[in-house]
Amino acid sequence: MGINSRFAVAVHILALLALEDRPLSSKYIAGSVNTNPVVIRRILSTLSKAGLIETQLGVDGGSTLARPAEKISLLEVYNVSEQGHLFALHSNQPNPLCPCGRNIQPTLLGVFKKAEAALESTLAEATIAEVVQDIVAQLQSQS
Amino acid sequence: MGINSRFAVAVHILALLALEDRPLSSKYIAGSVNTNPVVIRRILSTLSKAGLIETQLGVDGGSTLARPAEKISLLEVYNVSEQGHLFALHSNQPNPLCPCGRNIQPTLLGVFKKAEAALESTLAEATIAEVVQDIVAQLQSQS
DNA sequence: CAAATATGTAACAATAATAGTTACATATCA
DNA sequence: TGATATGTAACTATTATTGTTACATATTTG
Repeated sequence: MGINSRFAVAVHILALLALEDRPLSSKYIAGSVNTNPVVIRRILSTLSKAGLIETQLGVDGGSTLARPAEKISLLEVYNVSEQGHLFALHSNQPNPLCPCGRNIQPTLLGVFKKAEAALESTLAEATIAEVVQDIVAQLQSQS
Repeated sequence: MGINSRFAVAVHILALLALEDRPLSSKYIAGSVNTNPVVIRRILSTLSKAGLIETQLGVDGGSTLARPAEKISLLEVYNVSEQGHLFALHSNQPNPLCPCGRNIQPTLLGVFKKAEAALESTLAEATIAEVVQDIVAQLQSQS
């Protein structure tokens, strides 16, 4: 499985920044995510380089959204979080002397590309603001 | 990324069985895929349990498609090859005392489910027969 | 200026998944 | 009976992920 939890944590971080609407430190965020602050800082660093957040050093510093949550799509967050591709080709080059081995990879790449595009188009339609709305709706049903 | 090549190899195997249209041994298939026969046998075993191929022991034995290639969708192959989910939630449970931490996971699951469904619907539309057609078309442009 | 607080990143360990390999029990066919 | 196949256990090497400690550097406040 092409699984890692960085995408989930990145969405969590951005939703938390949107909800609290003030600079949050990596230590504070780590308390919500339940992990080590360095894990958070690694993700914050990539979010910052991608222009999704801004960070402020020093006392009472921390990170804030660089843009309104309505303007941050989950596809952007996904692209920052997942490097490489969802699907893998063969780990060794197939046999070039075999008609199938020689031609299977371009065919597979076409299939992979189409499937990934479909996945990404659904992520492009969702935003951090919608994630926050969903969380707020759950909170209201809990009170 | 948590990527594995089993899906690529499974499609390769099934396309090869369709192309050659005779029982192929794991050793022969391994020659085309360029890997160890045991790696192939592990995948053949799951394809067999899923009813996609039939295997014959003994001299001149090997595997054949259990159904015409037109009736084997790539989604079936994908479901056999990839267990678990494409996306992962947090590796530790988020803080239940935080409003965001308490509610982010159901929200994320909704996003993941939608994205995976989109990906899977593209795989449902493609078949092993189409993969074979694509390979044959490439072969013709090579002669 | 000095103390407190943050980030950013290097370095390392623990864990898990993947892929490759050897070995062998079992089944089938000629 | 011998040749050939599968199916699977067991082990290794490699890699990715996550968590952790440590520390240089930047910023704000008193």
